[in-house]
Amino acid sequence: MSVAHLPRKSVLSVDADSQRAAAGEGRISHKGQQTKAAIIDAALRLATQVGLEGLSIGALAELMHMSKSGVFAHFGSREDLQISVVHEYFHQFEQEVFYPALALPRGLPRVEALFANWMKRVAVEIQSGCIFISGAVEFDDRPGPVRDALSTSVKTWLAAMHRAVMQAREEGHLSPGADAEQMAFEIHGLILALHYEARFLNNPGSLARANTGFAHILSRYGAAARSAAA
Amino acid sequence: MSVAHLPRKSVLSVDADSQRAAAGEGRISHKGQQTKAAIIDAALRLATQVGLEGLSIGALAELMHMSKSGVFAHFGSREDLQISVVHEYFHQFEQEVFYPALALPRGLPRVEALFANWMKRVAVEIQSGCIFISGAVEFDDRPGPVRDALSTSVKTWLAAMHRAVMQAREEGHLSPGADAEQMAFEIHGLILALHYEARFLNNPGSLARANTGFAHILSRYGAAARSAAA
DNA sequence: TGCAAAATAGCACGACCGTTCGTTCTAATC
DNA sequence: GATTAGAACGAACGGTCGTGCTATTTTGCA
Repeated sequence: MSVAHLPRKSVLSVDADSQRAAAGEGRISHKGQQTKAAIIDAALRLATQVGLEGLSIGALAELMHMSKSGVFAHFGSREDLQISVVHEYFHQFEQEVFYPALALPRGLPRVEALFANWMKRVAVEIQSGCIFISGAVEFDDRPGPVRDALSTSVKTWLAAMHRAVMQAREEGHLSPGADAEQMAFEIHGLILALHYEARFLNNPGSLARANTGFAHILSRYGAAARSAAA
Repeated sequence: MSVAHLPRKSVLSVDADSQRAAAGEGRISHKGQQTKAAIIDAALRLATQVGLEGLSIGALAELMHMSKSGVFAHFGSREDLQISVVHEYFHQFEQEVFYPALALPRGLPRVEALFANWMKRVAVEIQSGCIFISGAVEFDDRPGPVRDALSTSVKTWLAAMHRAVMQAREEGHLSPGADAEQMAFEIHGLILALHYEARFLNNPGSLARANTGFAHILSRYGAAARSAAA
């Protein structure tokens, strides 16, 4: 189990605690933040397995060796807990997939790194599950703050991928006529197919197929390829 | 609401009623089969919206203007109800997507028809939902008969798609070196990306992108294309 | 038309859910 | 050492769920 992280700046939003701290409303307990972070940590692990909807406070309390009400007190509601889990997942996703790729030069190298990191993560999630995928199914026609948090997170990530592809085109690494949105869409499809066929159908070789698919996409949109329009 | 169909031969399995009928255990009521079929019909509509897990007997009873126990009596358990829904969904999928394409000649025409029919169905499911996708998420690490029914159905359909692609290669409509499994994988990815981006993210233009992606795949694997290996 | 069997209703049960409330314990501030 | 805020607990509530049991109604065949 990873050590619970202390409060940090979130790309998506400011959580209640840091808001209160900034407002200077009385002292804040260090221990409270520690256990809250530990709860979110455990909740994330649980949610990747059973989904955000399957995430129950009772099960979480048992996992934490705490009482239900003790866990509950750290969040105003179950919905708040779910949102915290989404934010935490997005944070980890950023750390593992997005930021490391920024070390590589703009253009094709960065796009390839983004895809490779994404694949690495999905390969793990074949066992554990992915809440961007399970959450999309659970909340696709259930409006509310949880859906909003999920959708914002996913859109942020997909936009980053899209931006990297556009940069690659600007650098001359891709055909000038390459449709960046289209390319991002096809890449997304490969990831989703990998997750589906490997995790649900237990199809061996799915990982290799996703990689091959990415190579196909690169060769289609590559600078040396024929016109991008079919 | 579509008229409830009468009992029929299932491609996947034989249901309890026909087993009992074959065994000659007393007379069977016509009305019972009618309402059972009607219940499954309503259950399928409900399950496409809320998923197989979200499918509750109480809500189903209300929809049918029946008591919970009245609905329940037609199935030995909730699990049996879920399995019936999966079978029914597979049956409708076959009718709408698979069989009509058999009218077209083997090879590329049939592959294109299969994809077009699939797209037509997914386009509707952007509003209603798809239990092959939601079910995969709900049951991906929950073994049991429901998961088995789901997985068998999906595998049957994907195998049919794969077979059609192989026939297209045999007919000389695709490059001799074309990897049929790889091609089916990439097509599956397009469908999944369409469902995800249109239904969850509300991204307009996803339908066109899936079609464009299919054109890209065809041009890659087409008989006139360069060697299939990147 | 009568009768057995099937279909359905009504009711209750036990389990689990999120949530609320009052209390106790701990630790920091004055 | 007294005060006070926060953390955690335990019990309980109202609700929903699947399921079993027992009447009652409806159906279909002789």
